[in-house]
Amino acid sequence: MTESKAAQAEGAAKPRRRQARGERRVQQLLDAAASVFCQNGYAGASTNAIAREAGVSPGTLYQFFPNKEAIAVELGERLTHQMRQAHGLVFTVENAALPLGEMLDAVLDPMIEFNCANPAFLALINSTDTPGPVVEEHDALHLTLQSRVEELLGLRHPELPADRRTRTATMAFHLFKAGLDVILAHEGAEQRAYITETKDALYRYLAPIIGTEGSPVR
Amino acid sequence: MTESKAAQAEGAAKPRRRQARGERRVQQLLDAAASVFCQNGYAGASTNAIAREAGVSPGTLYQFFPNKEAIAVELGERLTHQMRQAHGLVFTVENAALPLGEMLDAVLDPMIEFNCANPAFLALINSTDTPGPVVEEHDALHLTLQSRVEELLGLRHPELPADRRTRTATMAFHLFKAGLDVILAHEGAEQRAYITETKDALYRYLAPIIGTEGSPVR
DNA sequence: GGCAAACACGAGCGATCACTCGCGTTTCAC
DNA sequence: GTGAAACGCGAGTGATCGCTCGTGTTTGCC
Repeated sequence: MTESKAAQAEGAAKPRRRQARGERRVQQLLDAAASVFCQNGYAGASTNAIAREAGVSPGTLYQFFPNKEAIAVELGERLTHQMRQAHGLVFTVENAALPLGEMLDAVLDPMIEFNCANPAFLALINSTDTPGPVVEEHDALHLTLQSRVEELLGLRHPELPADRRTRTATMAFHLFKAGLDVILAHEGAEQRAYITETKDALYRYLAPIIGTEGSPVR
Repeated sequence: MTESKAAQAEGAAKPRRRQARGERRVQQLLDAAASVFCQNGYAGASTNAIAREAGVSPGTLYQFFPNKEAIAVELGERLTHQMRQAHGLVFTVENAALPLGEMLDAVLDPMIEFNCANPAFLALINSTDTPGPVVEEHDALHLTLQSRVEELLGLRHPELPADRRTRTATMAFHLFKAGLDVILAHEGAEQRAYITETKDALYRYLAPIIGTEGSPVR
């Protein structure tokens, strides 16, 4: 779905026609990889284990991926792509105008939901041995997210010096990631409690800097 | 220094007499291991690379450690031991009675300093492939630290329900760890700025819960 | 000085793992 | 229907890595 056109755009390098069965296999393999990466990290995940988890032979796996790294890269790309779509819907001018508490709900809830549904995302980027390209892919996402947060801070508090704004955004981002880790480590009622706890922490961190009121302008 | 007595206490299992040269080698090897673990994580660190970094042959390494895991375990033990000593000096009744801002300085500064001086500590426990015993060792430290924080919360706000207290301590702990990661990722003036930023975040998170005033009692 | 034990070396062994290759099966365009 | 290409298999290959072993050197004790 993502690269049926993209592959043809790259053109010459990929003279590979893929059948519906193949697309299904790729998805199976990526799902299996996500599961194994979650359990053992990137280095700890053997390609044979991924193939076994997907219910295919090692040879079949290499029918669709040139090497182990490509699996992580493709998985990373799909996850970051989904993440970008999600955050595009979230950093809107309407949300920027909301009161702080509601803004945090509007921005954070989709992020939390995504990471709960795709724990492989955090597992991959928290792992130290993830391949370079995946890290760079995520760094790029991180940068756009951070600049979105900075824009948002700028809208709500234009007088804030640029360096303070960058620091605040960085800090808020990492505070949220810490909250996410705690949230993912719990379930049920506990998990819900830590979700509100995370929002509280961010609210209290941001309130003195950008205020709690939503702006009616724009 | 740590186990010259402890080894004799365990007794029968260790009929090994160590010379001064040997102790020096062990320290060299642990330093080298810390450095390599920082760069590549546990799984990515080959024993040959550790030996090379220490300037000795692979065989020499195995003169002092039965296997790769033992290196990480010994390193982890030494680091957690130092950490325990540091935090014993930090969670005192006097500090508990301080105003919130000063209390955070008193408790956090030594922790930050330790982790800046020993980045291998965070690297090891953030790595997904760290051996079980090291993780358990750290979990134990984590638990005692967390209960110290809970005691401290209890002293300052006795009416706080137990589950709220646990959640607050957990959250504060992870917020601090997030701050630590950001702090370690910077240096110089930037690093100092993120130190105060981390303290601010914790101050604002804790102030509504336990108040900002120090208690004159006790 | 002499001897036993600790220290040091580095080539190499066995296991693991990413990846291949030859061959058989399914799918699809014509 | 038929041929070409995609799909599928799993034993095997080469490289890496944890670890050993035979041998030689240094240290400390009598």
